[in-house]
Amino acid sequence: MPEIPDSDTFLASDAFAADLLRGHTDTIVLAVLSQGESYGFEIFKTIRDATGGAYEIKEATLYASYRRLLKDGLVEAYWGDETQGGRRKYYRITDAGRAVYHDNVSAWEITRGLIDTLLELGKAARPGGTRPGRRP
Amino acid sequence: MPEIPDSDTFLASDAFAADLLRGHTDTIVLAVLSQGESYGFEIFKTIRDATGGAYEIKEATLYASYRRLLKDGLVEAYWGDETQGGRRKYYRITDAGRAVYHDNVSAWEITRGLIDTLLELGKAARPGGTRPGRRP
DNA sequence: CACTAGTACTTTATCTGTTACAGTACTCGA
DNA sequence: TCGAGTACTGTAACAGATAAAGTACTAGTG
Repeated sequence: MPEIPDSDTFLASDAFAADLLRGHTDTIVLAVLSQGESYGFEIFKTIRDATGGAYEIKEATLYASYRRLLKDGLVEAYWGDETQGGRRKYYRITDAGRAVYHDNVSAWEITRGLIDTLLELGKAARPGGTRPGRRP
Repeated sequence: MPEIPDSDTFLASDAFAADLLRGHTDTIVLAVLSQGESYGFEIFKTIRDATGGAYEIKEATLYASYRRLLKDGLVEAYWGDETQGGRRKYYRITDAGRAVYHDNVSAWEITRGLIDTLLELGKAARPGGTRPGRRP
C-alpha cells in the first residue's frame, strides 16, 4: 500500500489510497525514465523523493510495472557493469514509451476533470442535504 | 468499463480509464446522495448526465457499490411504494456517509496533487531525454 | 397476443493492478 | 558474525470493476 507517513487524512485508509493511485504506476515510471535512464531501486527513490517522502510505491508494484513495460515494448533494460555492490538493471524509455506517456497524461487530465466534476456534485447539496417529496 | 463514446483519447483503452477511476465509485455515489435521496437507476443517470454523457458507471459496479455502502452504514435503503413499473430501491446518505464523503474528497485532492507532481516529472525531461554517463 | 426496448434490480465468475511476503545476492559498519 | 541497507525476483491473495446472465414490469408496435 502506498505509505504517506505524515498525512493523517491519507492514513485513514491505505487500501483506499492505493485504489486512487491504481493504474498510474506505469505512467509514473515512464515519467521518471523520460528524464533519463535509471535502475530499479533508483526509480523507487526518485518517486519517493519527488513527493518529499510523502508517497512511495512498493517495490513489488514497481518491479511488476517494469515487467509490464518491458513486455509492451515501452522500455528497454540492460544490466549495469557494476564491479561492486549489487547488480543493477537499468531501464530506458523507448519512443513507443514516450508516446504512451503523453497519451496517458492526456487521459489523466480528462479523468481528473471527470472526477472533480462528479465529486463536486456533493458540494452542490443544500444544507441538510435532502429534497422534499421523498418517503422517510 | 467506463464508456466515453466521444473521446478518442479515452477510447484508446477503456480498461486503462477504468483503473484511473477505480476506487472513486463509492465517493461519487455519496456525492450524488448528498444532493438528496435517489434510487439506483436514477443515480446511474445522474452520474452519466453530470458528465454530459461522456462517462457512465456500469450498473453492476454501482449496485456493488450500494451494497458496500449499506454494509458500511454510509447509506440507508428503503423500497419505494410504486404501484406501477418496477420497484425502486431508494438510498439515503447517513451522517457517517457525509463524513466519509468529505474525508474522501480531501484524500482525492491530495492524491490528485501527487499524481500531477509525479506525472510532471516527465515534462521536466530535456530534449532527447537522456543523461550523459550511462551505458548505451 | 407476441415481441422488443426500456426501466429497475440482483448475482456470479472473471479480470488485473497491487502488494505482503519470501527469496536471492552483495556491501558496510559494529 | 550479524544486522541493516541496497538491489532484484517471484508467488499467492486481495478487492474493485464489470461482462454476462438473470428476474420483473411497462409501453409501443405489428
